[in-house]
Amino acid sequence: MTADKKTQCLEDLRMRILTQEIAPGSDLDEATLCDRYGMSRTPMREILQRLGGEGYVDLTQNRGAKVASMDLPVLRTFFQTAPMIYANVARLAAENRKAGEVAPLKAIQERFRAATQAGDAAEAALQNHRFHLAMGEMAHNPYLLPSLKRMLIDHTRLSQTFYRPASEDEAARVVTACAHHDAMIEAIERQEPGVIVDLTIAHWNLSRDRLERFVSPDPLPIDVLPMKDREDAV
Amino acid sequence: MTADKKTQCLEDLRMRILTQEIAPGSDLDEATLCDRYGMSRTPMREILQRLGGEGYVDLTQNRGAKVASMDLPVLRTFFQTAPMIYANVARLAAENRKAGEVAPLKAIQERFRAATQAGDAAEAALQNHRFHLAMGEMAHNPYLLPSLKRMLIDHTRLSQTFYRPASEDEAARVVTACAHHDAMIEAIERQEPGVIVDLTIAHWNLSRDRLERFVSPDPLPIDVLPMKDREDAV
DNA sequence: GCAATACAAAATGTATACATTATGTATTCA
DNA sequence: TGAATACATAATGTATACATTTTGTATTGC
Repeated sequence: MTADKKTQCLEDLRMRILTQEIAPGSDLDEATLCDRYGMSRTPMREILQRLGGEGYVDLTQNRGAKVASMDLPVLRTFFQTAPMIYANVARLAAENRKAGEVAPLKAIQERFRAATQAGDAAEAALQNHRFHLAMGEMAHNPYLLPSLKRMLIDHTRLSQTFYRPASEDEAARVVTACAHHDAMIEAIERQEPGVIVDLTIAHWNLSRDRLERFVSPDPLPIDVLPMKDREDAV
Repeated sequence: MTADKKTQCLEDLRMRILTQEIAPGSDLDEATLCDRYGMSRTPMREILQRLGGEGYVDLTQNRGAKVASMDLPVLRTFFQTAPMIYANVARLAAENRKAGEVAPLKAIQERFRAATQAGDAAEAALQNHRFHLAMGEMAHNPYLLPSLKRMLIDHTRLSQTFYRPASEDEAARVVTACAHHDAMIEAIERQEPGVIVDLTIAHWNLSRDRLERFVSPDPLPIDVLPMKDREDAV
């Protein structure tokens, strides 16, 4: 069916961008894509428009679509912002999750585990993406979700390197990350916001160094957003 | 020119939704809009698609566009999330603002002040929207901006009531809000993140009660997201 | 030989005709 | 009379032709 074909195309393009099969900064030619996915320009343009809104691609007037780039100044703010968004989304997921939402999360986690064990970095990164996106949806907060989705795009693109461990220590980190996911599921199931916030911070710290090193060989001193402890405010 | 007409139409629709000239939940008929704005369906559909991505309208397969509704369960998360997003965006704006960005902010603030003094609630809400959006752009953080924009949609729609004061006390609050903006500009200009965070919290608290009362006559006990004071993490 | 301009080719943007899906109404059958 | 189905109508989705804008190339003038 036509609507399904469009959804599939959209999902496929997202996936190819997330795995860097289509590199950051690449030009996306309408005609080529139409040919590849067997549809006319009108629905394809809608898809590109939508990918633009989600932050997967950059659109410029009369100059087509480019896959969103990952330049250093922007990525610096990524490391600044990620823990705040992730921690708060996780907390809300534990608080607001519905009963039927835990099983699908477990299913994703199984696929994630399988991919890490098979050493399939792209698939692991994708399933990790789906895992955190599912958690984001369990938070039931439409205001935070857009930022989470935006972060996960770059996080997933960066994390390819994390799932391609180059040493014993790095391999162990992947195993720990997988265990974190299991513990997160349990914390969500039991609705323990405090637990999942701690887990999320640990999860973030586990991969942060590796990701940063990928961004710049000389690690920058990143001062992450400190949020003052205000009773009246946040 | 054609591109400009599209931009104007997009901006006009945003405005009409923000001022509730088009009510939450309203159906948007393509043909009617095409007629009104003098363009064909193709660019109009792109506009609706874009408004959908931004959270102004909800799109459903084969069933057109509806202006995003403002239901109570969702608005509860609005009050939960707003201070966190606002405070962090403000902090980043003070830290990352560029020199040339302060003047435009001042210009918006003048229009805001004029609208409040003229008692034009819709215009005041719109200029307040533009003010906080401009601050958001000064934060130079593409990850937080989507959530800020999403919040500002509902905030602006709710805030109409705030700028239509029904008592001396409420009128005084509007004056205070205006003074807050002035102080924020100064804090941004001087790059004082601590100051602007305090101001932002005060600014939020000033309008919160009034907005909440508009949402539900019986004010709910809102427990705002507390962010633990972690050295290692956030 | 270099720069600037004019032209051609390719790509993006728009309008419209056609296809498909949803919806409301009327008719038929129990 | 009520429910269900078939049909008509309206609205959304897609394909394509046409318009506009950009960009690369070649030619001309200095």
